[in-house]
Amino acid sequence: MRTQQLLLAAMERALKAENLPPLGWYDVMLELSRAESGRLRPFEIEERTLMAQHNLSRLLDRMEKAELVERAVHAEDARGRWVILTAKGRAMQAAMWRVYAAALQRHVGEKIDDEQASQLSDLMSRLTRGL
Amino acid sequence: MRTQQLLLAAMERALKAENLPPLGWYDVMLELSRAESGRLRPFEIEERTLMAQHNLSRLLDRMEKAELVERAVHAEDARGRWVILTAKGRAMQAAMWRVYAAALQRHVGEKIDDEQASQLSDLMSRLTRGL
DNA sequence: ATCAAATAGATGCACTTGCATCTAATTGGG
DNA sequence: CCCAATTAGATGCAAGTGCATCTATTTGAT
Repeated sequence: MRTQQLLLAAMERALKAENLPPLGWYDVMLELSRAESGRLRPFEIEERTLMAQHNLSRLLDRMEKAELVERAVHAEDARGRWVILTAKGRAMQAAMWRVYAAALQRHVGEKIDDEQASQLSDLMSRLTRGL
Repeated sequence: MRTQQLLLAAMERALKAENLPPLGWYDVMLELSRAESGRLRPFEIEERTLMAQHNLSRLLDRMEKAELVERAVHAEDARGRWVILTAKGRAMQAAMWRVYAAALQRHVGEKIDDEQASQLSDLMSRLTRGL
């Protein structure tokens, strides 16, 4: 818990120092850019990021205001919406990744080697089993 | 990050299901009970729990209102305060521990063995180095 | 075909957190 | 000894989160 808290804080600090938005924004943009069509429905982002529905809804409000994503109506399911990454969003994602990747390298990559990383990954998946 | 998020959420859920306060309250009470004199100054709790100063200040407000801690003036340093665990606080700490320990057992103890736990602990301290 | 139940997403309200700043007290350099 | 710098802690305000609820739409059992 402590290690995670410290590492996460270090990442957020790195981003903030460059006047970039918090990691949560990156997570959303990453998922959108990973999607074949470059767009996802809110509930799909929800599943992938573990964000709560109402929090995502509001994060999307902010991201939309910042013009990083757009919301569009969904033809097949009129309850739903598409969330679409804009060009500005892609640029922001890239800008964040530069900083984020460097911080990951410094705080993780340089501290454990590949074998330790896979040990860690194994332990984490054990702990996650059933959650 | 994900594993931590899921585990923490599981712990908080367990507490909430028993109408107990969040883990942060437990952390404060644990540190207080660990202190020889049964009391600490806010900044000491701050160091031990990694909580931000203003957040702790407000958490103490809430805990004081719930009569789990008391604040008293500090004789040697008039800027400071003592935070003292009340009897009610000790009882609450014990009540939370029952639930917390059970959740830890279920979500951690049953999922990894002692060797894996010490591997994990080793990895975490590597990652924390310098933070 | 119909209507209750389920699903997608938004929103009002209370609570928590972050940030900056404030007051009061202490410390340390000259 | 004095005053600037530092430290302890509190607090006003803005932003984010949790919770419950709401609307709109879709689904599925009859």
